[in-house]
Amino acid sequence: MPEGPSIVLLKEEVDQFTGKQVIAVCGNSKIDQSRLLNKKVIAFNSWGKHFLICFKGFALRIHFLMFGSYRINEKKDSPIRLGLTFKKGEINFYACAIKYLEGDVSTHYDFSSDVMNDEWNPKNAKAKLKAIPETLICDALLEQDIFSGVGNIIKNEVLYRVRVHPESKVGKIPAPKIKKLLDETRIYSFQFLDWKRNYELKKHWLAHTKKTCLRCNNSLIKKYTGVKKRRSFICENCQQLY
DNA sequence: TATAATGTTTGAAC
DNA sequence: AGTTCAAACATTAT
Repeated sequence: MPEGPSIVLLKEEVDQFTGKQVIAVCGNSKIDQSRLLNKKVIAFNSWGKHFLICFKGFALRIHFLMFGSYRINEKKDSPIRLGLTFKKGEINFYACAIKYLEGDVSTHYDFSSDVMNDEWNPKNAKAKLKAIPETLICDALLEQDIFSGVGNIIKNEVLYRVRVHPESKVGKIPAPKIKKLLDETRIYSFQFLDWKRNYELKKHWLAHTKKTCLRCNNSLIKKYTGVKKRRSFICENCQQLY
């Protein structure tokens, strides 16, 4: 479920509840559920993969991790982690991590690192990359403080598109290539959003889960790369190792 | 049916 | 004190 664009879609789906009052709360979440009762949702927000429900003076942070899910105005056949009922409709969350954030969400997040946010600032990301020259780019792209919202799919697709080997050291990648990579991260994330919206995301994968390179027809190598050991799909012919 | 997968936090071990 | 690592959590498609 995760990756930033999916959270943007969730925000769109729950927009119908903006300004509405929570009239019932349920679920197996250990948070203080009574705190939410009769509270009005001020706004839905997000930072990377964090989904934020803002109330007066605090917010609820929901992280879907690997397997989390949700249903709007319906239930699925598994235990509800947290369910919010409104006068007209409901939101149900499953298998996610939930916690309260006190005060305004802006005090908790730097939105300029969120690749889906209007405030996204590639210059900040560039500076953060400069500070970690020894880090492999496959790890750097998954760093949420640098590229909030980027997950393993976006990582693989971006690296394939800009022809950079996942195991390249950040400090060795030429500046123009870094620029391209920053640009493509933003571009692909929004393509991801469009494609996901139309249920055709997988159709557009060029590298992720693929077996052959569509550019040179070589076999793609599947390898668990970097400190994070997430799988990468690599064309050793087309992707430059720096 | 076993396995792997769009992820992160925690706490022990080094 | 830093890092490294396994474990934990949890669901679903292949």
